[in-house]
Amino acid sequence: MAPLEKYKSKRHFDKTPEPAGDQPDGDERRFVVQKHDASRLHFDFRLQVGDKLVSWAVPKGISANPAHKHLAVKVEDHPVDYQHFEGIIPKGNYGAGTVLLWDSGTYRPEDSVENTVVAIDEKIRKGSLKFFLEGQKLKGFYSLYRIDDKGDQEQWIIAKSKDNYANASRRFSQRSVISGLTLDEIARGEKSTEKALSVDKIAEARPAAMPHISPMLATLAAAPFDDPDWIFEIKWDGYRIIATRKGDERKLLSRNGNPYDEKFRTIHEELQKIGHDFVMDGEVVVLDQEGKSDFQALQHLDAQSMGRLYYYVFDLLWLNGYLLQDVPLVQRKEMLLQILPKNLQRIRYCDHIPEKGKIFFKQMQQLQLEGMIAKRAESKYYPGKRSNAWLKIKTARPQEAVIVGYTAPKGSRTAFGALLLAINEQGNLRYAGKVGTGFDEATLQDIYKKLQPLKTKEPPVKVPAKERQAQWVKPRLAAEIQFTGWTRDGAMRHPTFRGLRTDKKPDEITRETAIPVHQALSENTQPAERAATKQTRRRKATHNPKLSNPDKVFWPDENILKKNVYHYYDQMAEVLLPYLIDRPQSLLRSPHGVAGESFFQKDVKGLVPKWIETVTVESSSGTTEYLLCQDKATLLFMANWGSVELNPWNASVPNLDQPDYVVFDLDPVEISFEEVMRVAVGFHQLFEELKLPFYCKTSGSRGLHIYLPVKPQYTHEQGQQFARLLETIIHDRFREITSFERSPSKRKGKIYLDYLQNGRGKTMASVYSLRLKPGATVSTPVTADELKKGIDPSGFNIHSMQQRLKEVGDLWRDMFNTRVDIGETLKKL
DNA sequence: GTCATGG
DNA sequence: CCATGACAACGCCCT
DNA sequence: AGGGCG
Repeated sequence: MAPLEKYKSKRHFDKTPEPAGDQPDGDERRFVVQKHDASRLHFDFRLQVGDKLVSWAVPKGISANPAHKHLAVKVEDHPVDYQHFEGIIPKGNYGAGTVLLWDSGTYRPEDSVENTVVAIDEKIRKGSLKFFLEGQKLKGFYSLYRIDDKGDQEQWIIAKSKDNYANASRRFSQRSVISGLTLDEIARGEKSTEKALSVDKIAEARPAAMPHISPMLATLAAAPFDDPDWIFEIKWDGYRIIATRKGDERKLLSRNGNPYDEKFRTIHEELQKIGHDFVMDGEVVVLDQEGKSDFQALQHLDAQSMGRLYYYVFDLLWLNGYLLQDVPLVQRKEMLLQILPKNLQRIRYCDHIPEKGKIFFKQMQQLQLEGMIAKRAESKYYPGKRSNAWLKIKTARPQEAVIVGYTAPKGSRTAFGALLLAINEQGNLRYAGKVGTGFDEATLQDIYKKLQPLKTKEPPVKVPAKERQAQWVKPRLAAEIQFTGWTRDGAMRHPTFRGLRTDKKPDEITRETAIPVHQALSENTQPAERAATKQTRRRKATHNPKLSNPDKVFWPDENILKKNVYHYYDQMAEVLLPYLIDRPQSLLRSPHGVAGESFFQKDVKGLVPKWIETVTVESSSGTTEYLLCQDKATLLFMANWGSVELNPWNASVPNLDQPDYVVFDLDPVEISFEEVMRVAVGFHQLFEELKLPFYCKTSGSRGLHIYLPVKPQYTHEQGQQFARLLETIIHDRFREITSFERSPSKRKGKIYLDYLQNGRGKTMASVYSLRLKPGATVSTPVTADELKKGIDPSGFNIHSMQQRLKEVGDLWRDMFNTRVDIGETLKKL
């Protein structure tokens, strides 16, 4: 078949705007992804091989996540000039629908030796190739391999390879890379304009006047780390600048809100090229020949250094009337990248790499850059706050210090010998040593001049005796000092002067101490929230377990869905958690609801996210890692796992060998619930005699459970014997309707008193647990009075529990305040 | 329900 | 991509 | 040892 014959045969070029493919496009290795809203929405992935675009239809599109293996159906080759096509294929034509140019760029095969048309064709014929994409969205190695060449349609898989560009959480913009439009906008016939970015479609964006924003700050962290939830940027050493534009008005503001429009006029001018209203955040730097930021040159800007002045922007906080503070960071950066025109000279996008902080940090060290900034990929922007969502990790450790004096110069040195330094500690200035190196002549003079008006007689800080001769100055000027560590008396070791910090107030100069990285990684409260919850030491659960298959039917007869279970536990968490916390959970999972099969799962080793607490327990068959349900998020995680019924141990950590309640399980077989209540009232009577508290709940079915909270001082064996003893008394009083017979067939018409439910690792359905029974019943606390009056246990269910709680509250709330001493009770018998 | 695997 | 299958407890009593 | 039971 002649080249492109199949392509041409399917099309009428007088009726479709698609190119006819008569103009070969040179020898480049281009690739393109077109999003095509045809009869089925899909993506077309095309690689240029010679004078054709070898093409695959990829229903799910192309991911940055190596775990995603997406089907790619090989389709006919397209002409090279098709790579520029974006528009509408009219109805009635082949592939009718809207085409959006989703990504484009160049690629190179894995091994450059094989980088010939013939070699690539050969690999495609053989059904396997790997290549590196350099697109506007897609980056890194991808592999494409055939899995099935039977039938007329070849089935291939396209998958991201594991490399530094792999990213499980990366979400790509769905806008065109040439027009900035969405599929809908193209379909409506909109033309590419600068207004194309429809910020109003983003859920977290909200309309707002242009805000005044002070920069969000980063916390110093001790060491680099790898984490898929984080991204990493170069830490630039310059001035933190907020840039704004509204109509014709453009501003550059320092962190203290001072204007820098004049000083950085080249940048200020260039803001005009960005055709939007915006507030963006970034760092102004002067780059030296090696591309490193040169702080001193930034301070003494001259014509020469002006040419090396750049503004690295890394955040977008407001755009065209919408506040973006709450939009996830990576999305803000994506938008930032979109609004920056390609022809900027002075303003540059500060790119990041995902996940691989350690490698990135090594590169920072090799390049002798100051360090890196780690940011939580999904974090919000907190203006003016120092947050653990942003961390700075430094290769060396610069420290700012306040100048409090200087010593006289010696020999040929002019101006001064050394600067005396101080740092704020707990609100007071404290002497921090002196620095005598790192100045060039101009800086020496400049600082000297600036210090003259600040001269004072009294030293602003207490200093060692040997520095008494120094000239003191008022603590107004801040300097950046590089040093290697702290001496025992709080001075900097091997200090070098790196520049004045006119952008910082002396009050802000404090000793920076790195927080341990694990603290930041486990930190899940935001600054604002943290202030509110400072008192309560219990960890706040901000993890939000996803609910998968929300509409799966769990109770077909009642049409109760999985999401109803999830919602029930969401609502019940507060009252339920005290009965679950610290207790190993035997998970009874029922992913297919009441009709499907359930299975127990105790060991969750490696199966649950790391924020879920577990406890490792020795058992006969080795060691088992039990889940602990310590917070609402874990409860919801369990719900999503199909743990409809909750089965906590009768003991809690750390006393897993000592039960903290004894259970009396009244399990009826073919006997009326009235009789069960009668026996339970019998227990109530007995407990009154023994001065024991009475906590009873429905089982969720036809049984009742009586719990006796005990001091965790006795073994499971002793707990079980104790239960048996009391049940024997009941058995004597209700001989004709109770039984110790284990086999159900032999206890028909009786209530089984199951003391064996007391034991190590034994569980019962928790109070307030849903049960997989008709009507989605709930194991519900009841009072002795209710038992005497008579109740219908089926009335306690997923629908009625909120109302029940409103009416009677949590009847068991005092349970753990009334722990009984088994030994003392035995003496009464 | 999740994970791994194969077509 | 989709389909399919594997996998997911344990202690104790009784015979 | 294996099945039943919760």
